[in-house]
Amino acid sequence: MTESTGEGEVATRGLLKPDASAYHTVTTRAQLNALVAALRSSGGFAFDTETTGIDPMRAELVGLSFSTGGGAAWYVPVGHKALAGPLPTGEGSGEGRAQPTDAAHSEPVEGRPLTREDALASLRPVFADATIPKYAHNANYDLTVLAEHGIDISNVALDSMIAASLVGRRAIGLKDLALEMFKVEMTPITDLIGTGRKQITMDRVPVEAASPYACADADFAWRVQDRLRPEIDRENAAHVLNDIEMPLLPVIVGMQRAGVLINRSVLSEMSEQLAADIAAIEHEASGAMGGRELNLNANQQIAALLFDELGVPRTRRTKTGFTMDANALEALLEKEDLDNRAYHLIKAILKYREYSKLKSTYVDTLPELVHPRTGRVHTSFNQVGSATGRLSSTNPNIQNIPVRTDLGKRVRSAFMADHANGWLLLSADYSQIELRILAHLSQEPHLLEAFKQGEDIHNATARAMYGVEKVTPDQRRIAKVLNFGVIYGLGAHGVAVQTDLTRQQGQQFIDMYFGKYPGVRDYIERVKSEARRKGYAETVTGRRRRLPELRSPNQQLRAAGERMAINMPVQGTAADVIKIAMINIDAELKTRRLRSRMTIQVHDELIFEVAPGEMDEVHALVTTMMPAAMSLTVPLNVEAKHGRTWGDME
DNA sequence: ACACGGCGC
DNA sequence: TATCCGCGCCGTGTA
Repeated sequence: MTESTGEGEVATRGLLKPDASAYHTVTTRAQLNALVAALRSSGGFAFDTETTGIDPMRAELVGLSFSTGGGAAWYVPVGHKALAGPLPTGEGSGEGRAQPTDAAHSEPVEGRPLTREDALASLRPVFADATIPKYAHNANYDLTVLAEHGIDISNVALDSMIAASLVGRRAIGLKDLALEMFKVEMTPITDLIGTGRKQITMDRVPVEAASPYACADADFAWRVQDRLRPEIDRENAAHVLNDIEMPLLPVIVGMQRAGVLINRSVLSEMSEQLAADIAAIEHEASGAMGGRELNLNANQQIAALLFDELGVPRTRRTKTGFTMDANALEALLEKEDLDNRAYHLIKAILKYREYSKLKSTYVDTLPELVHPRTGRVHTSFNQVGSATGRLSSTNPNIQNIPVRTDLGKRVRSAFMADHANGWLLLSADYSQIELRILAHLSQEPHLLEAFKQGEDIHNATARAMYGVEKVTPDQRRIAKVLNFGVIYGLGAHGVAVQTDLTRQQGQQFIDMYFGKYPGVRDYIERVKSEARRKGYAETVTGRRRRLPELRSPNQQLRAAGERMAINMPVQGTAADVIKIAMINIDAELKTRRLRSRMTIQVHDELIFEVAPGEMDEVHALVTTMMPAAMSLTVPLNVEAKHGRTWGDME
């Protein structure tokens, strides 16, 4: 037995296993009543769900587990498929939701068997009770599943996955944390459901096997959150956790569940057109090379063709060869003595990439993600995905839908409001939020003044840098590169690449920039040294990002760390601002009993689906509450537009 | 699994 | 000596 073994753990091979002796399966009314009473008097409980899949919008609920601490846990099976004989079902519980036979349980059954509806009906008020704090690991998943099964949850006080990421832990899975904190090796789910083609769903796992697994999840969800509390205090993470991330969690769940309507006919039309265009481009490329079969996706092959056969000058190196990215290829097109075949091949590759990227990533994929029941696309927002505090989005990534090209805008126009029923989309975005935050953080007088006067910031920067009243488009362009470059920890080379200037000229512009904006220069130096001293960079709200690389002996690693240190407070504070706005707006929409709902967040932009007749009120509410989310020394400005689709708004 | 290229902010 | 600006996700090819 290891020293650290507490109650509820048994030793095996140096590591520990959860001790199932305090785990219970709830199969009778009496046991359920006892569980509900225990949860009510607990002062807080951890819970977890077992389901049939990883997509919470499509997963079927199989069971729920609970723990109130002390190593005790309960499993309430509500959706295991019968393994033997016909079984009772609850009214409306439908097919395949029967309970297992009594023989499947290790505990004696008293009274009539519980149905799913019995169980959920008893648990519903406990989940809804805002006076009882709840704990879960990755609560986004469980909240979504349970909401889809008619159970709303109030007062999720701590999500141990979110908390673990806020305190700077790298491994934030429940099983990782159990191992690191308690030296307990939890059973992987694949021990129950298998892997690959033979994998089964949890509803096919016998209750007696699922129960200890599920109980361990709840048990350790409780223990881990308990162990995280001192870390949260030590890392000063309580404010961000309690006042931003936890209140945001149900808002995000609401957005995911709301989803967004997709106009499939726009996409299928585009798909056919793109297929024809792509075939034509492939034909052209092949024709330029004397009818040879080419795979325009295979950069290695194309590179060999261009550089070795056609004598095209080699481009910038990558780890594995020479870059074939669009920037480099476009530069090659400018070469005087470029082989004619190479010219046509490069042209074809660039077009091919644009079209095939659009087709495979968006046009053909989005319709596959439409939910069969809701008819909408339900993206997942990851609250702990990024190092700076930004949200990320998957399935689909709704935060990188094209916007610049005409074809990209057509993809956006496939995202629409339910306008057949009078709904509209409203989009509101913070203008120049990161530069405003830079102004606030640096207190650079010229930047502050420009924003207070409501000036075009890139114009203002160009005027300051060049000492002119009238700014040329080229001067503004360079000022813009520098303004954004500062946020990313710019270097002379980066500026040169972006502006087609030489490195020397790039450095001159940087010197000019810092000469006019000494407050920014001082701020950057301050952030770097402070982050190095403390070991982390932080936002206005105290959100931290650990940066051990700032003390690395490796100059390159250190420089990369410095760029992260510069970027984190700016990008992270912007993330804080919009998260606070989301929480406040969601609450206000509910208070006013509006039907309109937030559906999408794209870093500095919020999109709402607005109910018939609510546009004026929601517009006013959003454009008031977004700027008010955080009080800075510069005003936050929000621009809003609306329309039937995301691609067609004014 | 990894590298690359490419889309967003 | 070459350096190549932050944060993401995804599809493809190459192992």
